[in-house]
Amino acid sequence: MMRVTMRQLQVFEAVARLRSYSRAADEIHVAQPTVSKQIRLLHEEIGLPLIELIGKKVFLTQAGEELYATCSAWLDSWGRFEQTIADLKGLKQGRLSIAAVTTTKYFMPRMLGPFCSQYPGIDISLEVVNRDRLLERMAQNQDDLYVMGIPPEDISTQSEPFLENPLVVLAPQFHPLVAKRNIQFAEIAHEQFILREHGSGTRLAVEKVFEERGFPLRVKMELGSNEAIKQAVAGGLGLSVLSKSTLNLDATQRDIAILDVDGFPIKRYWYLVRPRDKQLSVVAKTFMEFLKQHIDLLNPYGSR
Amino acid sequence: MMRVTMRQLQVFEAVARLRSYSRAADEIHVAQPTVSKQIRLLHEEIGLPLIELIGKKVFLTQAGEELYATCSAWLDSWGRFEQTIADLKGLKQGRLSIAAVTTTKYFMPRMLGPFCSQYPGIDISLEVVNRDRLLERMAQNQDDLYVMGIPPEDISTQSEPFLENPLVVLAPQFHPLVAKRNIQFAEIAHEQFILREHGSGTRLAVEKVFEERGFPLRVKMELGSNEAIKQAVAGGLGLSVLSKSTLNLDATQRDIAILDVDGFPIKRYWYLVRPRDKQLSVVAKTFMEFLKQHIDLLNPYGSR
DNA sequence: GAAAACCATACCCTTCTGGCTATGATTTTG
DNA sequence: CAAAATCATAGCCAGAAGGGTATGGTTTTC
Repeated sequence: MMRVTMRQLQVFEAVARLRSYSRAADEIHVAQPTVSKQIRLLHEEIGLPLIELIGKKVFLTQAGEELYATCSAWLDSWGRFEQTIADLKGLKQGRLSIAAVTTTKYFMPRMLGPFCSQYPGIDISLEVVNRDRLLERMAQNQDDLYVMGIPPEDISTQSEPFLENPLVVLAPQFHPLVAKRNIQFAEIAHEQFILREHGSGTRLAVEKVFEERGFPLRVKMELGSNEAIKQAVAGGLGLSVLSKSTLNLDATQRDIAILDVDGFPIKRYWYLVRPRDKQLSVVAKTFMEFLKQHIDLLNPYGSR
Repeated sequence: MMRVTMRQLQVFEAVARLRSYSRAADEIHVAQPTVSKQIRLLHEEIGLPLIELIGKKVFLTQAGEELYATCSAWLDSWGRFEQTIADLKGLKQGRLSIAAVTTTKYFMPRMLGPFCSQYPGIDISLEVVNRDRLLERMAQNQDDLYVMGIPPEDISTQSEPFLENPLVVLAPQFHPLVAKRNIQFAEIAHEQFILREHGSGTRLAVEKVFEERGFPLRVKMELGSNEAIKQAVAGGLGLSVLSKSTLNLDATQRDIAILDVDGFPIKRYWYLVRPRDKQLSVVAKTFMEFLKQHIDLLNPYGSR
């Protein structure tokens, strides 16, 4: 590439447009000889005259016309680029890509809603995937933020809790313990449980509690879906422990109930996770701020 | 405009394309830290990160994608521009605009033909206009070259003769002098003449000769067209003096003849004229060279 | 014809660019 | 786990780039 500088093109464009060196100099706020010099340099660099002075009138040669067209187009597209950048900075535009584990689908949409309406120019994509898929996406840096219940140990990530995620004991509506308060842990320990598969965050937490209390965990059934588990519980197949998020909050669940067991709800949190050295986009930063400010309003459990 | 340099964009483009700093450094033939620095400068200038390094992998942020698109397009259009310039220099492309006085229409086309075929990429425009119109065009710098019989006195032009332009005396085919050789000037001086209007170059030259010889010029008829004059001469209305160019060379003119008068043909030339400080385009220069080299072949009078 | 406008040239100066080497931290690879 | 690859940082330097003033020659304008 020739050693042409942007400044030279900018000066040339002004001269070509205004058909005058001195007016161009005025417009750019430099002295007239500076303009002369830039044009001369440009002309030497390109190897063809670009401008003709007949009398004192400025004419463009054919090469000059070509260059004028080229750099007008360039200035134009650079202008659009600058505008885009300004928009990105000003949040008038942008994309926010979030990947979240399946269970979050019960509340994430409601948290995104207000953010959407506050920044209508921002496109949001929420990928709801299982934990493994999410870790894959994170490894490939496919999203801005990740939401999960148990942040990876991996030191190459950083995470912070942003929302409570209590685990509650679920029983069928007509289970004998439903009406009882302050149920002892031992009272449910011998029950059959329906739980998510090994490796699931919830399962992990339940196993830990049983171990701490010194009871064996009797898993009658492993199901891959929270909805299926709720159906199973409702059908009287056993008890379960699930994130409270999975319960429909508005339409009170009619066929299953939460047991008031000692040690429950297990206090857990939802975490915002991101690669350690990933510098967040302005949009992502803003979203995190937004969450912190609105969490009280949004926190369905209100107990912050 | 931000203080972004082309070099920075070039480096960025390479990094974005190759997804690697060190490979980009190789491609551009600089050390790797140089690339790091350029990217850092760009990033500081724009105010948003453009590149993300997750592990050692290069990812583009949204702003980075925008910039990549922008400067890819730019490099592309600059490449086309450079190609155009190269073509112009190499005469693979270009425009040659010539304005010439009316009489040249008898020979200019034949001179342009061979040039056209040698440089097929060059578009040629030949404007055939009267002298006044031609001077106007010259004042407005509308063409590359101008052809006329009498270059303007104006010092702001330069001109050079390139082709003979003999003025000959024409008589009707059956005029008594047609057969005679070495006719004395006095023998035709009393004849009636049919000439172009005042201000025409030919008219000027004729008047001058008559004055030098001390004879009054008797103009019977003024006509604005060479063709009309030839018709008038053929019709026996009088003699005339015209550029030999106006006679059809191939189909020998049957109804008018050239008289072999003392002092004729008046030696005149066709001139290539251009504004003094106009720098000729490569195409125009080449055309002038071409004319000089081919003039012997082209010169219909062969008497160079 | 005088004044004003316009561009070119010469010369000088400051700042910024682009580039290098050396070195260190981290990641990836073998 | 050691070696290789990859990028960041720091510090240094030469030269390019950008800009200014002074001045002079033309052209245009009044």
